[in-house]
Amino acid sequence: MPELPDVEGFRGVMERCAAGRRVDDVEVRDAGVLRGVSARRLRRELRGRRFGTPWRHGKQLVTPSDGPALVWHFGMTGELLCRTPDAAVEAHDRVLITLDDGRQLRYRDQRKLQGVRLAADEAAVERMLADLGPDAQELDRSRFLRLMAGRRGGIKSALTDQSLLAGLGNLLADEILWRARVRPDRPVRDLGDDELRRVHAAMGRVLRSSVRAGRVPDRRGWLTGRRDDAAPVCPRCGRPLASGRTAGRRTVWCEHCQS
DNA sequence: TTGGTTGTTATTAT
DNA sequence: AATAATAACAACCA
Repeated sequence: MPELPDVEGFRGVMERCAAGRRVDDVEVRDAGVLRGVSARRLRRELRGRRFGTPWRHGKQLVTPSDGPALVWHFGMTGELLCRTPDAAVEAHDRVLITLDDGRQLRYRDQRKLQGVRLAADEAAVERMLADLGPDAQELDRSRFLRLMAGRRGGIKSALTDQSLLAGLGNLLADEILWRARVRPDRPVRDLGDDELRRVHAAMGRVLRSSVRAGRVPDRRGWLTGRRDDAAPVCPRCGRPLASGRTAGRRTVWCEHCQS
């Protein structure tokens, strides 16, 4: 689930639920989601701390406090919820953070591919994010074009390379390229200025709509709404969609609309 | 049982 | 040095 728009939604959850609140308790129900920190230390370092304003970079969510910061990554199945403590705890609720107003932040994650890290200070946060490119939502056109200049390899792998630009995942990349009418396997160096501009414009529009929805919408007018159909067809031209594999990920595109 | 899944990372190959 | 391909991670579903 979590690409940039989903994480942006979790930032909103964090902001509404936890910003300005003090941590009363931390319960780790499955330490498999802790990265580089023990359950004991997480609890010890966090209790009594007050959360500040959360921010996001790419698919990473940073939750500062008046002590250490939490750095969340949601993998493919993570999510953040705000509940009252009497709400039933579900099987995949891995970490429960009880706040001083009685509400509870819950990190739920079926597959535990990523999780939460503890950063002692701002410098530690910066080190954790050091390998990421600029956030996709903040990229203006000229910077985007500069990033792509000289890039070898295909456009889809460029878009999903977090060290080049951060936040786009498999669904977003396919959606953006379908919208821009550019085939995912096109080498970046073969793309004309007009095509790169279309990709950038599509990225902006797709991100805006997706952030508003809190996810990549699976509306029928979107590629994402069709890709899991038994016999997927292009929402634009009605022809069957092509499907293949890029960088180990499933890739869906329209042979007719994308060139 | 097999294959597939919106995440990253390590390893090997090109 | 960059990129690409692959498996691994973990849990579940069809």
